[in-house]
Amino acid sequence: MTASNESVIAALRQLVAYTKLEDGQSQSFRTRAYEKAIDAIAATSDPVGDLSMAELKRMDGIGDSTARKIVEFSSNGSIGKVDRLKQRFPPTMLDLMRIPGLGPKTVLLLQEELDVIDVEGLTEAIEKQQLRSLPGLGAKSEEKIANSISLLGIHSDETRTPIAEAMDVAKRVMAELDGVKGVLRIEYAGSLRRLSETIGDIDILVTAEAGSPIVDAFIGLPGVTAVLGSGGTKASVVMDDRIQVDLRVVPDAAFGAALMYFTGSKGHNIALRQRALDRGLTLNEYSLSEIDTGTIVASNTEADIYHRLNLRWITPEVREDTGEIAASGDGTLPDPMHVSDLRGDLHVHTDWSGDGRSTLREMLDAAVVRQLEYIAITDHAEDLAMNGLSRERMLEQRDEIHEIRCDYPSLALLHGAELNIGPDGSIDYDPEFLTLFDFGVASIHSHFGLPQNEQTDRLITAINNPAVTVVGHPSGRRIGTRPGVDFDADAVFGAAEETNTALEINSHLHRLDLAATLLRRAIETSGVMFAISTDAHHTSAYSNVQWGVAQARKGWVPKERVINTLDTDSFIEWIGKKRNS
DNA sequence: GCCGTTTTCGGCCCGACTGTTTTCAGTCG
Repeated sequence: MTASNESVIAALRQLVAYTKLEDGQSQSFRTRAYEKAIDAIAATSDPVGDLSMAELKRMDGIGDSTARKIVEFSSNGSIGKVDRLKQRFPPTMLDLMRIPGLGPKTVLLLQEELDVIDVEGLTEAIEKQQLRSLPGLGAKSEEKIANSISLLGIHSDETRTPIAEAMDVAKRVMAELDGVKGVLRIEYAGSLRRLSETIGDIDILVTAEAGSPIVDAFIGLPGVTAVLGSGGTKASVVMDDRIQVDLRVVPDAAFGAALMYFTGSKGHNIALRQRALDRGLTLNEYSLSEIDTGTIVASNTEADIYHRLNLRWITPEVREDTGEIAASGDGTLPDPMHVSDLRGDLHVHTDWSGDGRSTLREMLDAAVVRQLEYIAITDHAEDLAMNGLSRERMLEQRDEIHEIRCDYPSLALLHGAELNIGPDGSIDYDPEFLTLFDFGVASIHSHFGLPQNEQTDRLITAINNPAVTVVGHPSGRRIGTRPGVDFDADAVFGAAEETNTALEINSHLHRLDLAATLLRRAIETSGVMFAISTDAHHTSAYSNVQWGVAQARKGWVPKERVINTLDTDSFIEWIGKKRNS
């Protein structure tokens, strides 16, 4: 049993926390090196627990020492250095470090001076007013730390918020700030703008002539349950007792620089700032400027700043410091896809499905508004309990689609189905009935817990079925609530490529399936094609396509690898390659 | 601890806010 990437990352996070205590500082070069290694592992789909020392060291940011620790963890289930540090620093001291405002220096001070090593001890010490006797701390610190203890739950690693929920909060905050006098521009930034799957804090950027009025309005917004800090240009609050929202206000002329700074990632920013220094420039959240003279050379737009650093604008989704800067510099970063590149939608439900909410005509009318050239209606097939369509109902729907077709001359209308992949890879209906469909998307809706070899066989069996043109939301994950099925990605990519079967990039923020790491792996190691689909159950869900396209960008997917960027004739030809083979 | 068109040592991004300081240390992003 080898260690999963998640468990390796968790172990390295522990290593970081203990090393901060050992070093007595929050940002030693060692801890930064470990954190860089964590980022590298998070960005790869390689199972690092299976890699050799040499293979690990080939990864950017992993050197001899960290590679050895990963191998050690993979074989022993623990890292010796962590075990040793645990003797010196009880694990409860890590809980103290999670309290907002408490860093390694203060936590060490608490241990040395007051023998405080856990949250209970700290609470007692505060009640006895012992903290104010320590150097650098006073009555106000005591009060602040007491308040912070109540926020502990919001800052633990387990409470990252799924992107769909965080996006809702961000949109709400932005809508409310939009009405505040003096606000010029508002944008969300941070990991939300990078389309991370889960979000720690929501970052909101506002431009305005004066910061204070905006900050005041922000900390008074409905739903704000705690104010963590506020100054003239920035503030942090907790919304709905649940998620931290950070606001930053800058002058409008600094919008581009601020958006870059606030979008991150940290690693991307550090790399860019280094690149600036190499060119005699310095980059901060206000501008890119000359070191010698202070003259501003770019600040207004992100593109201006990238250009002055001899880079093409880099789409936010790929700013993870995983090679995007070098790729932008040498022109190998794919051109970012746009919603307008898509000509068709290949996964659309209607109210014929039990869970569909809009009628066929409503979905088609809205598709025309989207200026789509082709669409596949793919209601649930019969094996899906409650929501699936029987053969009789499918034939009725086929008739309706046939009748309605002439009302939509601009739209090539395909009658498809969302087929269910059974535990053995079989799908609904029978081969003869399946030939009645113009199109088939097959998805996993059950049996999520099978072992990897069975999931892999199951997917490949479905991929080999001539009725299956696209595999829908291939992993079946629901971000934050259900992990995807465990499958051998390379084997599935290979089978799909060989049979001209596309893999879906599902646009729902709850799904974003396939994951970006797998997309990037697929692009680099196979020729498999993708379909960006909305899986819309209502006309309003068509707008989710923006997230599917953003997910493709995050996975470095060029539009040449997406079948629904093809024009209608080329698309029909492409799907015919499998159906007619 | 990592890394290398100033390579095997000597560097390593930048600024806001807070509380405790009379000029700065700690924390955070």
